[in-house]
Amino acid sequence: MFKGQYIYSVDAKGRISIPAKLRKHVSPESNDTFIMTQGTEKCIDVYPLDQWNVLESKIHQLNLFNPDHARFSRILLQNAFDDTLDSQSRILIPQNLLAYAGITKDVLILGVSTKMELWNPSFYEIYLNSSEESFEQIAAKVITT
Amino acid sequence: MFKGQYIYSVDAKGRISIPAKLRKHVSPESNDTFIMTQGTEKCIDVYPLDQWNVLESKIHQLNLFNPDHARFSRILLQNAFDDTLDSQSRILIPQNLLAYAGITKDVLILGVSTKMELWNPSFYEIYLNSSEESFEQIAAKVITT
DNA sequence: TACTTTTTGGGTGATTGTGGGGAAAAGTGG
DNA sequence: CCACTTTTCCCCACAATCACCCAAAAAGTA
Repeated sequence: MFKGQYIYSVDAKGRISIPAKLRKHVSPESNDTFIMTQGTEKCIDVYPLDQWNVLESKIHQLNLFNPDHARFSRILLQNAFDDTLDSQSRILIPQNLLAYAGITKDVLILGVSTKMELWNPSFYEIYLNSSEESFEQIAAKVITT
Repeated sequence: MFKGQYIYSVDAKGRISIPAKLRKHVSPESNDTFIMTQGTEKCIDVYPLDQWNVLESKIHQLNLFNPDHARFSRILLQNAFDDTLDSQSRILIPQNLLAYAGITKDVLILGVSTKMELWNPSFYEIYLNSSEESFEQIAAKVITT
């Protein structure tokens, strides 16, 4: 389970180091491979390979002659991009994803359960302040047991 | 599983390079052979041989005395065209398919699960904006588990 | 403080995408 | 059947990008 927040930087080539603390939680069968794609918020989602495969097996069963299925597959897959760690434990982020998330130099890396998220730090600040409900109110709704 | 989007160009002879990242996901038994045909949208579908064979076996089971089955088979097959990669990893696209998809110079190559799609970039833009439903709504319908 | 681990920066050779020339093959008309 | 044109295929070459390696700076640890 990924957790924690880390302020890192993107270098001139668009590379980002994966924090050592997060790396420790990646299962070995992922083979240092990560799939990144556009998040539902203005951020980049990064899945280790084993987590991505769960999603991929569902997509594989769809019927691409069904218009809804095809549209879903196109949108989900069009911005998906995979890469493996280099010898310095970095991955390359495509320019279009960096542009989507508004990331230029500084990047906020969040560990969120089964995936990681890459944010422009000031966008995340705005996101945190954007809800009218308090953490307590949301927590009460979400955790019911 | 094919994924990602790539902006490439068609040269004067009607050839298109298959992106290296997509090539990596083509199974060896396809022998560098691809079958392209008219897509259900205004684009060109490109199947590696092994995936085409899956589709072909489905077509084989159709009843050609059923008018719908016959029409589907005719349209899909009349524009089907196969080619193998040349030494520069390119395939030749027939002029009638390029015309159908409105592709002249720039081409958007989409990895969509078991196949690839070739789009006129501006047509794809229109397609994305043509749905009244949001991605979340479609996703909820498609992924039910 | 000395040492290890982690993060960041950059250089270089290999791969990839694009364009085009020329030989072989196929089609066309006499 | 033969010249001629057109198309198809194979090869070479260039430019841009990417993958890989080396190394320094920074941070954490004993």
